[in-house]
Formats: sequence, structure tokens, C-alpha cells
Amino acid sequence: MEKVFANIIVDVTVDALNKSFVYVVPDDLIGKIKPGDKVIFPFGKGNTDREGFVLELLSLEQLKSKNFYKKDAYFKKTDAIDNLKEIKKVSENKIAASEILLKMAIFLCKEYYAPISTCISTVLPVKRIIRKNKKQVDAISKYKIDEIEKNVRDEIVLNNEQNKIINDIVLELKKEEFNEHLIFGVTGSGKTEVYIKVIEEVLKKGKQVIVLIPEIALTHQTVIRLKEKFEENIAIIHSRMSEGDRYIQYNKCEKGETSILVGPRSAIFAPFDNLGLVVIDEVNDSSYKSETMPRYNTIDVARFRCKEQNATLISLSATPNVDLYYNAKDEKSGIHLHKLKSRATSTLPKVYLIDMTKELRNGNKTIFSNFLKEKIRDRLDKKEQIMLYMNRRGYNTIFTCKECRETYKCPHCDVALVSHSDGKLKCHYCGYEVDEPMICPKCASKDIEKYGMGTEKLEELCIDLFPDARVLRMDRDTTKEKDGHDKIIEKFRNGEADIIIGTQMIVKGHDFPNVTLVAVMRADLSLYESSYKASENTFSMLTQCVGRSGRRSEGESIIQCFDVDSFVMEMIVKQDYEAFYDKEIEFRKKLNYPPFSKLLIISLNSKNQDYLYEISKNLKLILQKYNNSDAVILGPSNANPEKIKDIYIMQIIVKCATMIEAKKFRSLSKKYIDFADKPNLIKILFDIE
DNA sequence: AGCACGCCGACT
DNA sequence: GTCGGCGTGCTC
Repeated sequence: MEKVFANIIVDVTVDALNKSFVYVVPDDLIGKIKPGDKVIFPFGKGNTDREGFVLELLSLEQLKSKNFYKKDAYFKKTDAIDNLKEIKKVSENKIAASEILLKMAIFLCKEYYAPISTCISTVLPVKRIIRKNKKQVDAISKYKIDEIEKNVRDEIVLNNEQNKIINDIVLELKKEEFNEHLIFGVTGSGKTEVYIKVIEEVLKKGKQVIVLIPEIALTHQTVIRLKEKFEENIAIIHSRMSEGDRYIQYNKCEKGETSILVGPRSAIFAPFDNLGLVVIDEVNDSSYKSETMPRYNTIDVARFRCKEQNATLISLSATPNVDLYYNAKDEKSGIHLHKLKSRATSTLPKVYLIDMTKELRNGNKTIFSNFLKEKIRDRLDKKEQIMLYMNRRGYNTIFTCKECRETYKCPHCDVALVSHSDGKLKCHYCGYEVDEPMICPKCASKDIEKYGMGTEKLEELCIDLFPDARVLRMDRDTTKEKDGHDKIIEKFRNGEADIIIGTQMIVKGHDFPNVTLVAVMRADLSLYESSYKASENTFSMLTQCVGRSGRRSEGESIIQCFDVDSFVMEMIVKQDYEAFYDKEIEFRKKLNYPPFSKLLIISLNSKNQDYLYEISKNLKLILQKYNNSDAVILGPSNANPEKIKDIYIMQIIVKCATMIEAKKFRSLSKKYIDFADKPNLIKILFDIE
């Protein structure tokens, strides 16, 4: 019998083990082991048993032709092959990665520079075997499917725009080759109906579908929309579910008991081997970017997966990422761009831009412009609902001693502490809390100044101004308890409140039919973020806010800000994404930002600030020395905030012409830090945009 | 991650 | 002289 070798990844996350090892497959296991299987084998000098994953099976010839065979010092020895150890057995822990999942793990590893074992666990979210006789309840049953009135939406007649897009996509889909679409549609233009129709076609072919959504909170409404249409048993997976529940849902997919999985970004790793379609809803949402290793971009992973499985990829947004839109407009990119320009069930809300500088000059020092007050009064009288958006939690956001000018900062983070109405000062980064001091802790002065505003104070002011209104507040502080989020949303939807005040979470995708007025209290705050994407993010956020108004009837939006001259504000009043895009892409081109360049963002962090600074400076010198193209190297500069949880962060940004160049700088940086940081005090992270 | 090898301080 | 500290380096 011909010998079989297995290339194996040890399931331990250490830099030094971020490579593969070759083992012999014993005769009795030949044919029983396949790539993706978890196996047990003797490892190291003590030959202790370890677990790992089979990457690939190889014949002797294949082994000898492999790159690592030629490079690795181990195989330089003449008797290397004879000294290979044998795999002991297949792990009893039955979890194995299918071939496609394994390919994705390798993609994550190469693309995002993460340890391969971490990538494999990312792809396999279920790690523990569940006791078999434990009574298992399907998590989806809590959605009370019986109550859904079927056929409600079946009656909806799609308009011409929608039908054309569906036909175009279905035509592409039938080729059964990878194809990608971006559906750009204003809020409320009926994007969901379009992808539901496409899902129908995919299911007819017996293929499987992944629907990605940005927020766990949107699972419920998405599943219900799908349930109205399909008999299919829909699976859902998200991080707030128990491990047992997740295992059940995962199994349903793996065994083919369901063909639709709905979930946040990690759902892209669903164990479907006959995948036909991936839908990414609200593709511009920041939650599609992973903040932990591997720091992947869901759309890139989805694109890779769809190519591998000859599937269709559909992204949807009212405000697509500027670089994605740029690519979609270019026919050579292969991305089909579709536009939905009219709202399906109502007209776009009117947008009023209010100059708060003028309000100040006219003697109105409050955060409510006179116009907003009038409009709120009007809606209260009409018994219609109002949303007030404010992107800051807490009461006063800044707390300063008038005597010594000391602002109270978190002792562990480089941010100001925020006062809350429970009498505590809190850090919004690490959760640090202290009782609000009566006197300045530095100079004992009693003259303490509090200013800045968060949702708590806004709520208080709102109650003062409109004593007859029922006010709800929704932010991280009021949604801490279990299902707190859903409870508040339900209350508001049921009309148990007139005004809802909140942060991001009130605007993301929720559909409140009775809201006819939305106000953004300080719309320009996010314009001042240091990222080159500040305009894009602000425009997208404001579009979402505006879109919450008048979903069923005529709505209005009020945008209050100081920076009324910004082109972002001009475009939001017109509600014209394409006009915004034209301006923004011009700016990106002029300053050579993505999509015209690739940005390598190097984050270095350490507890030791001086040492960090020194190493960062040296790294820049090294990068400059090896810079034989025209890459622009910026920094090192303090990140914003420069310290979180006692760890200092510095950044170096390299503007590269190509991805290949960015990756070169990335591996050079990693090598330098490994070499220079002998005491191992520094962590290095990369992002390529 | 583990485990072995290895080169300096306080003990029988 | 030798037991053991944990720094360094390797694992197919």
C-alpha cells in the first residue's frame, strides 16, 4: 500500500506553532481521515498527545513537491521521512471542518495575518460536545411562528425597478458561477423584497442561503419576514445564544435540515456545502469588520467563499461604502450595480438643517432649537411618535475643576469620565467607576464645572420641556438587563411612549410605522473623527436616522449642528448619496486614500509608553529604509484615545499603491518587532483598508 | 503550549 | 561537588 502523509496544524495558539507539521497516516486510518478532521498525535520531545487539524493528505511525491519540504530545515536531513511520527487516531471530539471551511480558515490566515489555529477556531464556532440526552429546545420556536399572518406580504406587488433587478440577478444566478451584485437603494425602497425573491430561486435549485445582518437585534424581524414567505425551517446563530442552542442550529445546517441561516458576521462560516447565495444587508455597517483576530472583513470572506462555491453574492445598502461603490461602478470589477431609486410605500422624509450657531446668537442656549420644539409639540398633539438621536451616553460628558483646570480622566484610559444620574463618574472604555466628587481631588476646590451632554441629560431636559410626553431612553445603560433591548423596542412600537431618546441602537434598521419626526441633536460630532472615513460614516449615520421617519406616511427630519456648511450636511438635506459620493471620491483621489490606495494601519501597543515610543520610531525608520516605491509612511502617532485599560497605543500608517506592497510592509513590520522586541512587551496588529 | 537542555547561585 | 532556578529553543 502506498504511504499517505498528512499535513497537520497543531491546535495551540502560539506564534512558534503557526506552521504545519507532517505526519504519517497509519495504514488502518487510510481512507478514514480527510482534510478538516481533528486528530490526535504525539508531539514534541515528550511525545505528549496533542490535538490538531488535518490540512491536506499527500502522497510521497506530493510531499516532496511541496514548498515547505524544500525550505524547512527538518527535511534537509536524509532520513527525515523515515523519522516522521504517526497519527494516533481521529479525535473523539467529532467536530471537523468541511473542506470549504478549511479553505476559509487558510484564507483568513493569509489575508489577515492571524495564527492558523485561531483561524480554524473562528471557522468552527462550536467547540464543546453537548450532552445528548439533555432536552433540547429549538431556539427558533420562541419566535411564535404560528402567530405570523401568512400571505400578508405575498400580496405586495413589486414595482418595475424591483422586478428588473430580480430578473437581472436570477439570470446571472442561473449560470451557477460566482457573480456579485450591489443593490443601492434608498431607505424603504423595498430591498428586502428583492432579496427574498432571489432566495426563492436559490431554494428551488436545492441550494443553501446565508443572510447576514449587522445587529443581533435585527434577527427577529428578518426571520419573521423570511418565515412569512418560506416553509423552510430557518436557522439562526448569534453570540447571545447559549452554546447548546448554537450547536443545535449549527447541526441543522450541517445535516441539511435547513437551507437558510440568518445571523451576524460569523454566520458567513455556516457549514453549507451546497451554498447558492450570500446576502449582506446594510453592507456599510461597521459590525461586518471583526475587531478580534482574525480581523476579517465579512464581504471579503464572503466573496472568497462564493467564488469557491460558485455562489451569488448580494450586498445591499442605502449608503454603500465609498470604495465598494467605486468598484461597483467600474464594469471591469465584475460587480453588477443595481439601483432602487424610489421608496416603495411612501415618499422620502423632508430634511431640515438647523444652524445651532444662529440659535445661540438668538439667545437660545438649550440643545433644542425653537423649530424642533415646535415640531415636537405638533407631533405630540397629533399623537405621532418622535425619535431623538444623540450619540453620547451619560449625563454631563465633561467634568472640570475651574480652579486648577483639571479634567477628570479615567486612571486607566486616556478619556474623560462621564457623569451619570446615579451619582457616579464612569469610563465608557473600561467601565471604571467612582462616586462623583464634591471637591476637586487635585486641589480641593469646590468650584467644579460640568458641561457636555449625553442621553441622560437630554432625557431630563425633554421631560422638563414636555411634561405631558411619555419618554423612553435607550442606550447601553438602559439595555443591560436580559432582553432589555427588545423590551424597549417593543414598548415604543406598541405606542407606550411618545418620544424615544437614544444612541446608535435606536436607528439601526428598526421599522417604527408611527414615527413621523426624527431629530439628530448634534449631527456634526462624528465629522470630527480623525479617520479619513469620517464623512462617509457621518453621511451613512444621518441617512439611517432620516430614514427612520415616515416609513408609512409623510415624515420629517431635523438635523441640528454647528457645522452647517459641510458638504455632508448639504448632501444629507438633498438626501442624495450619489452627489455625496461624487464629492467624497474626489477628496479621496486628491489625498490618495482608498480606493485609490491601500492603507496599512499598524497598531503597536504596550504598557510601557517610553519603550513603545522608541520601538515605534525605530520601526518607522526601518520601513523608510526598505521603502523602494513611493509609499507614504505616516506616524508614529498616538492612537485616539492613546491609552485604553492601561495599554498605550501608537499607530503607523503606510499608504501603499497595491495590496502586495501593503502586505510586504506588513510582514517586514512583524519581522522587525519579533527581532527588536526581545523582552516581548509589544503587541502588533494590522489592518489593511 | 509544553518539555528538554543549559548555564549560574545556595545547599549537603 | 550537585540540586534546581527558569531563560532559550524546538517540536514533523
